[in-house]
Amino acid sequence: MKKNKKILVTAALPYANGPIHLGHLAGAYLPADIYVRYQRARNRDIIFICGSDEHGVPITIAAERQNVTPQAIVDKYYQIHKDSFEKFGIQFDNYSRTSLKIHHKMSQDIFLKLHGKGYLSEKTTTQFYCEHCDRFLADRYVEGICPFCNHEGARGDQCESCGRSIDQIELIEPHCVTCGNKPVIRETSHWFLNLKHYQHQIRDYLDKQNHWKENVKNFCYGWLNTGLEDRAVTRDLKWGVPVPLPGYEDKVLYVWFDAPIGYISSTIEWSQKIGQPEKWKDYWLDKETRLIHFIGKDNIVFHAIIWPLILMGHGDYVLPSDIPANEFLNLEGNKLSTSKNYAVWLDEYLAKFPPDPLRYCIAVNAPETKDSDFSWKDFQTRNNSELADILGNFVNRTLTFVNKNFDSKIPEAGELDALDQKMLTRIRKTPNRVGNFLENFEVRKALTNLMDLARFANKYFNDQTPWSTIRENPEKCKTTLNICCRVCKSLAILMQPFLPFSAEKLWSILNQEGVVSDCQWDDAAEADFPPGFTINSTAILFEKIEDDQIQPEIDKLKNIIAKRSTEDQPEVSKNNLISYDEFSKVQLRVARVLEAERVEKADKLLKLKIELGDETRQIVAGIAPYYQPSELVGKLIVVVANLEPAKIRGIESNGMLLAASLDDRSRLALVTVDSDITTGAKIK
RNA sequence: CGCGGGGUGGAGCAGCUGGUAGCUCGUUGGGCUCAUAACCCAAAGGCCGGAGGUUCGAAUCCUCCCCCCGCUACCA
Repeated sequence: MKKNKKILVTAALPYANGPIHLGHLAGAYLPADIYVRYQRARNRDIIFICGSDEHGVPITIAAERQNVTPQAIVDKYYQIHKDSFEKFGIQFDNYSRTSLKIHHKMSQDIFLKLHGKGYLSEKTTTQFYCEHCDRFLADRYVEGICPFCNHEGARGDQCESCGRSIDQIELIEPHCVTCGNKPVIRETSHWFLNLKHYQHQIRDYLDKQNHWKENVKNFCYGWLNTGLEDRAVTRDLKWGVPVPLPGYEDKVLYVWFDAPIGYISSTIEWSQKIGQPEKWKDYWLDKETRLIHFIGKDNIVFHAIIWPLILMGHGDYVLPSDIPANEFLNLEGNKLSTSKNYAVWLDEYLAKFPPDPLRYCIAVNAPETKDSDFSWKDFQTRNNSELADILGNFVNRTLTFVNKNFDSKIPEAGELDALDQKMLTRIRKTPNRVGNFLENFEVRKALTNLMDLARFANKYFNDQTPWSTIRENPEKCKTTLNICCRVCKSLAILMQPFLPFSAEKLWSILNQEGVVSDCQWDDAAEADFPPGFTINSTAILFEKIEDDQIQPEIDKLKNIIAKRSTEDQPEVSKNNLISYDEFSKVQLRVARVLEAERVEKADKLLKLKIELGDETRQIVAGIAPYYQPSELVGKLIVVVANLEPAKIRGIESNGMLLAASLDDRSRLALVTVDSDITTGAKIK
């Protein structure tokens, strides 16, 4: 890349309704921070922009549940996020928020511009409207009886009981979540982004991004190939950026539309803060700027398809030049879940451990090409056997040696032997090697190369046996230690993007002026000291982490998993007794399978035609993973004959077959009868 | 079913523009003693999910299949 280009780095705006967890860090913030710190050390013109995303329905719901204003919710999390990032060493140039005026204005301007240029079109849809609350109900604001499973309290987007997604209009006995009244169906109009019409423009743009990661491009092409649908950019809601059009006073911009605009408004806020209010234009209006969005893979569609189209539609701004989206980080083999509290929260982590071991662990195991896993055991091992034993211990053995044997003065080098030369060459080559990987967003490889320098240095120390040469050949010993000290200084500079806190600590032990983060990357290649330079006394760079420190964390996560699986089956575990009357309501009968076939687009469902006495019925059963359709035909099974009919995937099901299964569903066996009895026979 | 990602020594991964399989951790044996019981050396351990095919030659390219994960979906 051209060295003089301006670089504008953004990290996905975190949603202000919950704390930051490991997945967020691994996906976006940490790789972005490492990249930016590195580029700063290279003296590039770079800014790092972020902020919190503070609009949208989930925030209004959280506010109502807690009986506070949405503003109070976002204020709280804005502060938590900001603090956590700071303590974790994520150095944004600006951390803004989308509830600011400046952002509202910017979003409205862009909306109007797109509106004026024909990128938006108005469409009318039907939605529930609560006359009591005087507002349209977003999907999650309306509850009712699930049309599929009759579960009460299903929400307008999805039924928690059967898991199916619901069109809110389909809910039986719908009621407004806030006031309980029955809503009416009303027409409402919204503006849609004409994605369908402009998809060729997007494809052309994507075709040019040859340097993007393959997973990002593939993902986008997948979307394009199935065809894009227009997306609503406005919503019937009060919390958000008001739609700047007459007749739309009670509507706001859909949160996904205004959120990425936050990158621009945050940059504007930054330039105002530094007293150069026009400075933001140097980045956003210069087509040569490299605009780099660090995001998680869940955000690819917005940043690689929709957002570029918004920018193209507007016309003035630079388009994203890189979107190094990461995959997901799992936790102890399971998916992270904010709603189920299955996560390691950054603020909680920071209350117990220092930032750098986590930065290291996540960076060295970053989900760059595929999902990766974080486990506390691995965290401990990486900290103890890598950070402490290899990096920390090398620094410690070197500096302790100098303190004890050379009165804390770095000795001067004499004649160099082959090994010394080799070590020096290594020092010279490592900065560029590490740097090149970082330029390509390959954080793992970069970090591995840094650690290799420390590994090599340990070998060098061993092979030169300074503890012997101090007596037998003091000159040689001095040379060895001089070079080892240079390794330490070099390490401090190279560590800085990854392990900023430890890097500064080492920097001050080495008695260097200022902070390492002001240091030039290339200085790591020489890293020499003036003659007679004195260092400070040493301190441990990385403390070991003991079993009893991580065990509570492991147990905590295990408990959440255990709890989750018992909660899934509350009725069964209650062990309640029922009366005979209750039992007799259930009509169990013998039936014979006449036909069986798979249900299209459903991996678990089979459609069965069964003979039940005189009648023939159709039922749908979720047993496809366990039985082939062909092996079922002719089998005698037991069905619940008086279960009310249900539509499953649009297919009528009149009854339910019985089957035994293990809790984890690893096995399932049909209930059948012992001898060939007439179908329709009752089971009592 | 559809889309996407993946299956490589005990664990976690690299290699995948083809040419006798590599890294880190762990294990075993040895060395050293300056150092956070750290460091260094050596060894054991993989027929690279399965079956075909292309090729002088494939973990690496093509085809089919199996399995895992995510999205989608899903009444035991």
